[in-house]
Amino acid sequence: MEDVAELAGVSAMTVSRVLNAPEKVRPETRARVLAAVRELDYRPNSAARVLVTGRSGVLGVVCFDTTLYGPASTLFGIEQAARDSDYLVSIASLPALNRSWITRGIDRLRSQSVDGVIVVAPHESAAEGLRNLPPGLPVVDVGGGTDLPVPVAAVDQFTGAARATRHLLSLGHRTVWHVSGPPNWIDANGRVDGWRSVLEAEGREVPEPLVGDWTAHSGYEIGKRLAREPDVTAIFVANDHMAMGVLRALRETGRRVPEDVSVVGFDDVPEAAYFWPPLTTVRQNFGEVGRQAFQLLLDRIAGAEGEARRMVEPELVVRESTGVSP
Amino acid sequence: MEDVAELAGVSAMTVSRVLNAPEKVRPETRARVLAAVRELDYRPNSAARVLVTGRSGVLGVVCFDTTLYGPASTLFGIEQAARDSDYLVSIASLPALNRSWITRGIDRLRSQSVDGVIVVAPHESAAEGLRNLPPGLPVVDVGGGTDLPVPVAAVDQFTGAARATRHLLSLGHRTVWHVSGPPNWIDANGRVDGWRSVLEAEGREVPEPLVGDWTAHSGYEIGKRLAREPDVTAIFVANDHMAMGVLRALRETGRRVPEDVSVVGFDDVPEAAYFWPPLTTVRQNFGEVGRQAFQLLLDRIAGAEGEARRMVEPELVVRESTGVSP
DNA sequence: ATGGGAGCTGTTAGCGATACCATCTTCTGG
DNA sequence: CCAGAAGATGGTATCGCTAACAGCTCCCAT
Repeated sequence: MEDVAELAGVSAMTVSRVLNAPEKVRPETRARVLAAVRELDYRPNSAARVLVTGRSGVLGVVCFDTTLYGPASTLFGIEQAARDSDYLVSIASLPALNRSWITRGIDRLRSQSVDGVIVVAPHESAAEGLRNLPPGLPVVDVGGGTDLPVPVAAVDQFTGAARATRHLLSLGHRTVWHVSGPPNWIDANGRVDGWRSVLEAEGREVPEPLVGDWTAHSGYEIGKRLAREPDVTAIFVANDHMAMGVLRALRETGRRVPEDVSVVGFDDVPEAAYFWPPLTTVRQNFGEVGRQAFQLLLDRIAGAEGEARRMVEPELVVRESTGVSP
Repeated sequence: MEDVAELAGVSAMTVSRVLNAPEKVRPETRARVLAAVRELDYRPNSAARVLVTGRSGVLGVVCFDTTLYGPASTLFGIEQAARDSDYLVSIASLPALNRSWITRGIDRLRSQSVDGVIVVAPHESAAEGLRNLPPGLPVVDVGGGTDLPVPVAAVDQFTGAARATRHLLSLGHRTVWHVSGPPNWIDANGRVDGWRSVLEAEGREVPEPLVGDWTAHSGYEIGKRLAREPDVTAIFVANDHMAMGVLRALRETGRRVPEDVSVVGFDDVPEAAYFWPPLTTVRQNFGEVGRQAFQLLLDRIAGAEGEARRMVEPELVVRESTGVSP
């Protein structure tokens, strides 16, 4: 920086100003400095800047399994929003979803002086990890959970599940079975609640949900059990991959979809339209969730206080697994 | 840090040593210092440390679309390896895959003083972006490309494609059609080469590859065309999602898999075993690639020089799409 | 003319850590 | 018992940058 200053015939301070508050420098001086910057290919040292300003331009993301479609898409949305605002994203992935690892993940990021942290860990245990946060560190949660002491951005799982369930009932089914996600996952719980609430409101029987683990494999195993029950005619599955397993189990057992059984999934993964049959599902706009979370974090970094909840509306996408072929 | 030193009755220098070279401090002094550290919940300021040491404990990953299964899995592998070695990962995702954006991504990371960069951009244009690297910045590439001036970790696409093709020929097919990935993607090219080389070695006709874009949609469109050709009896598809589209197109056209047509995919996404029929495919160990890439980068950071190439062997997983049902 | 404000640039003092060298103990062996 | 090495600790300078204030120039209103 000293060299740049010398080459431009100004002081280091002026160089600093050109880079941080260009309007405070006379245009011709600014031009000289910028020329020198280019000439010497000078790049400011962010460590030094962080040291003195306390702000790093880096935000941290704590997440669990970034190979799952949902978290990966959310992360991607966050990253894009961050890029547009000249933020960089550091990620801390967790070997397991529980309070202690989440706390450690946040600590790891904090030790790198991130300006804020977004937690993408849609599990009840995440809530625990968000109770005793280091003061002064802005944190935003993605996915929800009740009574979190931090702002939240999430897809409205309850509404999505309710829409899926109502859609199935509207087709004339007596009731709707549910293949749920693993216990204590926020999303899984929300979908169970939305499904149950519609059935109860309509005075329908509420079958016991069958618990899967998000994988196609678990969907297949559960599907085989459901396929044996002749009165199962409508199934709401908590994600598309499990729905894929369910579809295959039904087919193997000779139950036709949608003629004998209607199936709805959740997520709308890009392949859902090419399942056999194409899957009716609930689309989640993960990119939007990521963007909202980033915006909430920016607000927090800027000093905003208080509760904040950004709910993104999911959308029912009707395909052949709940209707007749076109 | 001053406070910790005072509380422990030592100098700041000793506190620093306790944290960085504990063996150089007498055990009792060390214990006093550590007690003080805990008492005050002291955390070293990484910015200050970076400023003086020049090393940050952060590595950068430049990547394109982290919602694709391959890149997401690789990123995950890198992150896990990094966590085990107390590195943090910063990501710079690119809005488009070309030379200029890759250069910009690397710059963005470099300005944050990362210790090294892993580029996950399996596209020919990535090679361009790796030609004129800033000197002194360790860079490792994932996915390959020819004659890169940096170390590379990758799955051996050629071998994987060759195995898939040989498997299909071994079933008695006259030749094998290929649905490829988009032009200029390294992986896509490698698979085309492996496929073509086996056909040529065996003296078989080499049909023109049909070019897709990795999506199930493109697989479906191409599959419809292939399904109309009666002499198409074996198809090697460059990834599982496109294979899913192909399967559906074949079924819609009344061609049975595997009785009329055999299909092999590539990737072994977790759902592949639940396609209809279950998909024979080539499994890539993305986690291992991530780990190898990280190791290469560590070596480079430690000063290792010269060429380095770590090829990970893919594995053919035979399922019903190329065999009779069990 | 001239006081004073606006606008631009420079000077100085850290930010929080470690490198390097100096100093002070504590051993070890003859 | 002492020289000298080895081990433990401290003092000081410095990494590259910006906050805060000081100083200078120029112009305008009185």
